[in-house]
Amino acid sequence: MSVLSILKERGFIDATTHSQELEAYLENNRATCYIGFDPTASSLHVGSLVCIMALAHMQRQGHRPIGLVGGGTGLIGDPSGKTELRKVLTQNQIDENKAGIRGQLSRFIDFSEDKALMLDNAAWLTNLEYISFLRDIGRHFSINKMIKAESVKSRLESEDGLTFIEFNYMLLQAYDFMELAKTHDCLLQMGGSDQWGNIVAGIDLVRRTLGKQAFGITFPLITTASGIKMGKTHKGAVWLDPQRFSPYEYYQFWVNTDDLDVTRFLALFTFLPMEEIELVKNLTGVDLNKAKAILAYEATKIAHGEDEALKSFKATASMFGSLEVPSELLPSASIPRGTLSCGTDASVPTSTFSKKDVVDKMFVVDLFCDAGLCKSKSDARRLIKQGGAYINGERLGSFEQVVTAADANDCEIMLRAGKKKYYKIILK
RNA sequence: GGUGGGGUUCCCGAGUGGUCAAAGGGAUCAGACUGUAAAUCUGACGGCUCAGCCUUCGGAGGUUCAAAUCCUCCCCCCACCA
Repeated sequence: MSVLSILKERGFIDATTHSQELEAYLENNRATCYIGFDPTASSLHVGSLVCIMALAHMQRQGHRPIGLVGGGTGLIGDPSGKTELRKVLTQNQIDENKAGIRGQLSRFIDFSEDKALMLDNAAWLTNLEYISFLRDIGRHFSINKMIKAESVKSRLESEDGLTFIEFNYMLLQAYDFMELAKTHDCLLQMGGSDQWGNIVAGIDLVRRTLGKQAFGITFPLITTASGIKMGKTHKGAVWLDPQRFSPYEYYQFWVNTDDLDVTRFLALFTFLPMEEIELVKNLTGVDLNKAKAILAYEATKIAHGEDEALKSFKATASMFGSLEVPSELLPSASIPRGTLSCGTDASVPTSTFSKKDVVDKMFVVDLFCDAGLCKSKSDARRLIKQGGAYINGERLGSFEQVVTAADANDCEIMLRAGKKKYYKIILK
């Protein structure tokens, strides 16, 4: 089965250019393909996961992916879908972010022995000279065409307008593609559907300057069934960096997938075979939760490793009650089956406090704040007043109480805010 | 450069001297219902030593018993014209 069919079948493809030729090209070549990543943060988030998984599929089918970090373009900012000019990053920040991103990508992609590359477009963009750039590259671009690109058009029509620096983004991205085509024989660029205009511009430039046929694939913007862009939680973006977003939280994020998204997400965000995923479509109600557990387990395994996935699975069982995953459901998944002997809550966010500072001294309100479950005392008071605060499973009635010795049984206090947020306090 | 219109609490967006911590919507949070789902309903949604007090309406001053609302200067954005 060709990569293209695999990607198509799993829901990755929004559009491709030259579908016949592309199919043939991927069939007969060890292709090199690239996707650009913004170095605006030191971590990628699930918003980039579709791109990452696509690169991983490419590699699994014997092609060579390039992760291009936009150290150069990051200084400019892509106008697509953005309302604001990107803030300027220093080279230091970019270098740091680049290292972080590379580390994360290597969990999904094997960078050893030329199986994949990690490049930074700063290498060729920052030394460009304006006049020669205009003469050699700018000449190939028609303003008439550019202003018809959706990314530009929407901004021209918007209140905020579009600055010249952003208008140039397309040229730079096209230049990247040309550069990679020249130096790494990379003839396929992929990206989110908002990248269509930029990708097509690159393909044009490659043809005009190198006389080569290049290709493009775009991925759909992944929204949840309720229509929101996927990957937002109460904590903001869902990061792949375990420091910013723990594997347990990551697991929880996936467990909370909307019913209607489960099969789609299994196809996109796990490597489980499609024949097995198809069968999940028949599940409803509680049974579907088991498929969600598998989705969470597999996604966590891919991003953070099997150990973390297992820990999160067990912690979840101890918090929310254990869940028996039948052996015939998605058999390729490595999630534990049958009844689990005992759950441990080892992955629940935890911090340690000094016992003498807490017992008979600290107000419960402060404890909830210090644990990070509430962002201010007012917030904590509100939570308690509304009946959403629990200590060791018991709902708090008043926010004026102090933590007692009885709360601190075994030197552990389990805090809970609302239905899903747990936090463990260990007293020493 | 000229003229006109703007900058309001996370976002959109009302508000033109007191009744404004500021309408409405969205997002978010909690409760009920559930399946750690969705939808729905209810409530909350600046901070604090919380029936009170303090800090917010681009920034700095000023007028007034009283300002998001009036005046002055400054910063930023938009539209049209040049």
